[in-house]
Amino acid sequence: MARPKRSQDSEKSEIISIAPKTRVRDRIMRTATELFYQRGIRAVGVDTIANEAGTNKMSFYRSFASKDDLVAEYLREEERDAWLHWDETAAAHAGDPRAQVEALFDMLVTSACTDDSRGCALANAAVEITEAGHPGRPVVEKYKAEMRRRFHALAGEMHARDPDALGDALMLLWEGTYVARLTLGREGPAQGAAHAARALIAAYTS
Amino acid sequence: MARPKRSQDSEKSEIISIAPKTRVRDRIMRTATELFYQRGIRAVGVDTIANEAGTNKMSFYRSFASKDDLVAEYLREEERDAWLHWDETAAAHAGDPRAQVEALFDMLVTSACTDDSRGCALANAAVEITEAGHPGRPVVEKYKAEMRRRFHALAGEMHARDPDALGDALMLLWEGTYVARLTLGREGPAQGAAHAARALIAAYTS
DNA sequence: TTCGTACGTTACCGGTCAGTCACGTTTCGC
DNA sequence: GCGAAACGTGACTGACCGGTAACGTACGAA
Repeated sequence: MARPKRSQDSEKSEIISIAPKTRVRDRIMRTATELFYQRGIRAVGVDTIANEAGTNKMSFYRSFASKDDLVAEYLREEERDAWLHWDETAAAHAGDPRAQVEALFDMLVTSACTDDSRGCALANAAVEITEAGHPGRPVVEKYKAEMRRRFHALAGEMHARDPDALGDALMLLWEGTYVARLTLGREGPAQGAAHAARALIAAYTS
Repeated sequence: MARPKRSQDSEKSEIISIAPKTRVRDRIMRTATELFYQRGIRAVGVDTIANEAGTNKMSFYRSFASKDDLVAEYLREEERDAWLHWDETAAAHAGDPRAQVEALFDMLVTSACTDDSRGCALANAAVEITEAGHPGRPVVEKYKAEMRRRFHALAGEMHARDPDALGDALMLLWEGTYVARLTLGREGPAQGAAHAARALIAAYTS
């Protein structure tokens, strides 16, 4: 009753609003992904996410049971994206594990050294989420365990002297690249990750 | 007037209370150090810190201008401690840069693989602190820049083929070790950091 | 003894947090 | 055209956030 309510042409969508017809849940997911990554999980409230997505808190809670649930979903999506890029990169050098790893590290440097990169979303979540029963924790753990498995496998296919040692070393390099991007910026040590990876591979494959 | 106030024998100090005579500021610093590191900076409020330190919020604000100030002070202290351990370790192998780096990585693995380790306090802060003007940010940046400088210098003293490349690679390894400890635990890739560092050094010193 | 400093206590401020209720409106498949 | 699902809105809860005001007390140095 209060307001006349100017029917449909709701000029909402605070930011860019690519597609105003998308489902609320999708808009929230995209907004949350952006906000969680850039500002941090704890730093962003559900109210902010809802408003920035052009909706409100009540509609938020119709799509997600809780903020923790959204966080877990956000991490699962980041994981899917990560493996998608990984597999895509690896597929370009099928049968050549060494070239695969080199390409993966090239991709890592490229993605870690963009203007708006803030490191690995999953690793950052591991820093922020300290509560014992948080649904996002197992997502991070499984992701990183799978990454280690893949590096071990790749090192094995390369016939490295000590596959697990090389795999672990590459993983340390990988993780370090993201955090170095965070602390020392684009021009920092992160730039040399691919170079270091090649040196490491050479050192471990006689 | 309200309560009779049972004079001095205040049986406070919730936790262990090592020395009840220490200054409030010191108690707060120690409590904050523990809490910030274990639970995260954003996850811990000043009220919690004050109570856990056996005092209250008002006394907290008599020692610190703001929470952000305490955070910055916490980071400065962590930095001092880090360089203390670094210098101590390096001093044991003065004149032998290679042995120094190896000893530093041994120390890293030891400290990163304790039960209660939660990675690098400064790097974690870089993840949590996203506000532009936060007084803790420059502390982290300067610390990591100095660490990079030291690795470059060490690599130079080792007469590496490409000192900056080796220094950066070692730094990536260093940072990766801490985050790997966080995500994959004590038995994860972090264990092999010292081994990987040796391989990297060998690869870069002809 | 006096005086300043350090500290404890209670109550409060405005704001934000996650989460909910009740009700009205739009949109879409059938 | 109709019903149901999807969505918008405003008001609300209780807890917590960082930070402050006012007042009272313990204690050490002079």
